[in-house]
Amino acid sequence: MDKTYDHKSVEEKIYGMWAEGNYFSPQIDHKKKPFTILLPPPNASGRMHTGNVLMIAIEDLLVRWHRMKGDPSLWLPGTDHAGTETQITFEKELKKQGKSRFNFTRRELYEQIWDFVQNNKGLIESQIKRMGASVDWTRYTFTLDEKIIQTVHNTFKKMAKDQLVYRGNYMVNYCPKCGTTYADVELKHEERKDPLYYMKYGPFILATVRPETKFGDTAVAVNPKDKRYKKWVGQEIEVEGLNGKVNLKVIADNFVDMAFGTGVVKVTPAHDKNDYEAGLRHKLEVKQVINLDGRLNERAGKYAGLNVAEGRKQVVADLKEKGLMDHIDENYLHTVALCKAGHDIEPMVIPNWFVKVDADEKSFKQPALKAVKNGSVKIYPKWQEIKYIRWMEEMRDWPISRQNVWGIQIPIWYEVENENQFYVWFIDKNGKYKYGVLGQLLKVGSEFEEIISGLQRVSASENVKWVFEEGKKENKRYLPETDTFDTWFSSGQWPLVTLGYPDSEDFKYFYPTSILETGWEIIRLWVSRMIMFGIYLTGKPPFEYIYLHGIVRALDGRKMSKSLGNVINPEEYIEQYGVDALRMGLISGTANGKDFNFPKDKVIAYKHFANKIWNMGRFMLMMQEQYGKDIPFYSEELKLKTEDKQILKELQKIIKDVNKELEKFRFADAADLIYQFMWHSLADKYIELVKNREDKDVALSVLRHIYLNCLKLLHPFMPFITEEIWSLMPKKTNLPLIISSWPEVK
RNA sequence: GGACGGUUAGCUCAGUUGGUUAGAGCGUUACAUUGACAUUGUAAAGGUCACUGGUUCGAGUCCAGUACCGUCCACCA
Repeated sequence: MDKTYDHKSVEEKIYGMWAEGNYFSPQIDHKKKPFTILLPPPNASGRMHTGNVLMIAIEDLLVRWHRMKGDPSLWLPGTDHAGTETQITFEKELKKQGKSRFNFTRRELYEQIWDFVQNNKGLIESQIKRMGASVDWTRYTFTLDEKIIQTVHNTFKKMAKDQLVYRGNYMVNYCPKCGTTYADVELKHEERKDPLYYMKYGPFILATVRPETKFGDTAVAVNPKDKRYKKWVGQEIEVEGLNGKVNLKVIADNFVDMAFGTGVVKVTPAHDKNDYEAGLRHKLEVKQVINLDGRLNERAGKYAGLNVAEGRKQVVADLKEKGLMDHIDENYLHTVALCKAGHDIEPMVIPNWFVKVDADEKSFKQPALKAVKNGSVKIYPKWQEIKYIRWMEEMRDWPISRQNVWGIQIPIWYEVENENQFYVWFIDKNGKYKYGVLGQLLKVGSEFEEIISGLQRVSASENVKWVFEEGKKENKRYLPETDTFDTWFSSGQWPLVTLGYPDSEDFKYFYPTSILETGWEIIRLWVSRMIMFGIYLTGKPPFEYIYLHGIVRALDGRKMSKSLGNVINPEEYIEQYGVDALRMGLISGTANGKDFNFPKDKVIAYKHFANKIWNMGRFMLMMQEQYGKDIPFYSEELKLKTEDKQILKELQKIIKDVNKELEKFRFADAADLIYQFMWHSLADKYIELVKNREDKDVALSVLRHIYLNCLKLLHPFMPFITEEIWSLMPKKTNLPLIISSWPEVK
């Protein structure tokens, strides 16, 4: 053995040995209860970050522990296509080449992104291996695998039959730049200073940050308790505007805050969430003034064609000129919603597919809420439970269509009866980008077949008839739905699709899984949806326990982010300290599922620890050589001294305590127990005694026995070094440590 | 605005149903060291457990309030 432990040479060799031995694939044994855990699929186009290392460390610890205990243990890996995010990344690449998504048909674009992702996927896979993850590669799943697409389509069809999905006009978060809808939970909010305009509005003055939407106003609202405006309620007022006079109704509604501005609000149901809901309550007309491309339309009169920012500037200038602007508060601080790529969100009323989460007769969400409340799904740490419960209680219908190419296409066809109900974007036979109302395009010479083959996107009106593939009739024409599912619609079915729902052997044996281990930040996006889908499709929640680890923050205590420049690259730490030390350091940092700062000190400490146990092994081999004879394997027949009995007893206690802590998800405590015992009891005290013992055979035998047991205990935490030392030590068995038996309590 | 965490040694953090001298790692100081390991050993210094009040025989731990830090959610035009 070398004088110091060299992690670099060991790590690669050992992982190869495990893989070759096929030790990661469980044997299905119907007499035994399996232990199953699914790797939360990393984004296929991304890289592994420090949080992923923690996730892998904890999951590998769990699965290695159970594997050694003899449970058929499955840890199933995979990657997620991450629809919108990946497409945004890819479009940035295109931009560098001077291209955009409008240069390609949807098929071409999909194929290009596919290749782009394939390259990245390899990187992710090699990173997972490097971290020592004992995942079963034979069951590896990618969310765009053919069988997954099938399952997701089937789920959608079943939901359609059960009337749990519907297509409808609804106010959605739309990003004109990305050209797609986002769900509420996907948005970011940013505080910003914007001018607040106080404009003259008939007999009122009202405040708004969005004067450009005034062409879509269909009412003016005040609070019903507001005495100042009581006499106007229910009346119609005449407003002098930029495009002539308009008549608007004055409504009274509680959503109006009397204290804000002047207590009068213009109501624009087409472009504001509150206004939209008020519009529903008061049956107001929805007048869209901003189109899908983010530009003002003909309702804005001479401002048509301007984008929102230009429109606002122009409208403000004209209002001032006409004397319609009372004053402007330049320092108004408010928060705005941004999309994933950081663009401003434009609330829009457009047709979308939705999951009905709480129908009267058959609720999608209620059983999932109940499952946690009644404890059939248990969340650790317990205080995180409230986040889930509150979210489930408040959850509204879930928009699942995304106007992206990269994803699983919604398996719907629209019957083309009235050609004017369709808006299409396509590349024509000469490679030219065209778009417009279908009826118009056909009139000016485009062929229907040509449009289909060069299709980029279809937008059908709300009331167009739709069918599934099998419902198509020969004598009719159809256009496909070009929207894809929200990524979480497919990853929400991860426990089902990975295990081969509905009828594979794997599914029958391994479902429901044992533990879902993930970061708490995706409780709402992912965890809640998995529980809903799991119960909906199988009647059973997909897992019994949820363990939520904290977020690894940067050394300065803030969230890691590129813009702050405080991102910790795990590769550097692996390089310098070894995977084992990094994993162990992170695990001991995450005591209670709370967020924690990257524990650099602990990583260093565990590197020292790795060297310590390495040298303990080295010491034993040296002693053995000097002793000259084979050291007998430990047995109860040995003539033990008090100190031997004592350390043996201590080992028993450690095994017991480690089990106890692991069962309670107290990983850091379990790690510390082993650390303290090996270093301070075994190395500092017992080994020193061994040095002076006359009966070396007994002492060394006891020492080796305890040491080997410690290696077992430590293996789930620090798999590489323990496996390496194990291979060098004389022992009764030839089995690698990974499949050796977990120490027993006698 | 609402909620959830946090505030314990110089630094980063444990402290799981309240119970004897409050722990770890890193750092610091002194000493040691040729049967493994300087990525070492032995020993030591260092804490009115944020603050105020309360419950209790007993509070870092429970309750109420205050201050500050972090995170999430909701958003008012």
